[in-house]
Amino acid sequence: MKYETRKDEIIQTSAILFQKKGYSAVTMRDIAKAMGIKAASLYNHINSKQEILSEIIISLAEQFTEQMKIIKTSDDSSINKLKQVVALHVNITSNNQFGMASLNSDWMHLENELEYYLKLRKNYENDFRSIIEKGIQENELANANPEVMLFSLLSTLRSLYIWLPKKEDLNIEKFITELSTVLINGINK
Amino acid sequence: MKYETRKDEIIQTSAILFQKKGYSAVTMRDIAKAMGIKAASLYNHINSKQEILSEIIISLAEQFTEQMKIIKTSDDSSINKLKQVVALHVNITSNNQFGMASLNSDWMHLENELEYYLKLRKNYENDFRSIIEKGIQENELANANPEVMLFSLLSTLRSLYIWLPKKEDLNIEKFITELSTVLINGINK
DNA sequence: GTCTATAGCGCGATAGAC
DNA sequence: GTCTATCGCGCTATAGAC
Repeated sequence: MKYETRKDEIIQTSAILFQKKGYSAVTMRDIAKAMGIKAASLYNHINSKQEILSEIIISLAEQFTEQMKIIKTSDDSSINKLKQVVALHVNITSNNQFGMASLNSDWMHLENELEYYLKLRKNYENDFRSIIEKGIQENELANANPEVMLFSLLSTLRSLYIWLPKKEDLNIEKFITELSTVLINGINK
Repeated sequence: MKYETRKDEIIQTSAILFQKKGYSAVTMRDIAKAMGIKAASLYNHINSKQEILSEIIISLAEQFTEQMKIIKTSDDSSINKLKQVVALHVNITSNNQFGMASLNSDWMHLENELEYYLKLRKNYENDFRSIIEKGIQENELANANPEVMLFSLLSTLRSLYIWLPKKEDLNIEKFITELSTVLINGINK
């Protein structure tokens, strides 16, 4: 079956709608209509609209945190770690294209979980930065501004949710290789 | 003086608020409060909330269109054209950091001007793609997937509005050089 | 578990005094 | 050009029948 529980169906349906118009512009009536029920019925499965957003964002943020922990504690080269980070983003995004829109665009509408989300994000960025800085120190990466590198890589990886859905016939493994090549070696001949 | 007209003040104040919470979550009362007046008074200068969004987004989109036209019709090398595109994004974003948030995140809330905006964006992307494809054909750029290149470059350039404000003491010219280097040559040693 | 009905509130926008 | 007052509507969420 498509959904494990009715709550799960609400969350996934909401993610699709949030991706199109953003959390604030989507109403409980919109969500209910997309499921073929009335808005009041949603409250039998969830406590608030806010809870839906929170479930979407926090579960994704925790997936990134978990996987980054594995990558950073491995003893791979910096380049290989970065390739694993690229694969991490492509894989999570291809499995949660709608939720990733909320993670990237609607996190500021979190209420109770906002601080927790910001902590996870900050830790993730710090781990990412450490990989880059170690790569520069050990002469594996170019001696450029690490903040500019971090910004450039992260911007591209965070935008995957906009772009991946447009390429439906995409070979994921091939794409990870191509993207890693462009991000690491640039576009120059 | 800071603002040319009261309408201009409304638009710039709104852009700051839209950047924080998004168009849908900002109310006319929020905008008025930020200006120290009542919501009803706003309507002496603008016709609707929608008009404010439209003014913010369309004027920026037209700036990109205009400048891209100059870049694409020049007879520079592809690499130099790409460097000019990087400079274009950095310059417009550093002068309009708040408005760029609306351009990137709230364009879907445009009503009358949505089609026009989408046309400008599509043309811009096509021009960008043409520069990349010509660079590959003429052996100036790596023989990689041009769509992946376009996506990677555009994602980074479109995210500048999130990142530039955090680096207030930034030397713009130096940053354009650093960013161009990372985007074109990658991060590899 | 879904429904109808509705409470309580805030929204964009307008009317008209000053 | 700004104000107070308010209209008409849509919002999240709840109560209670079935």
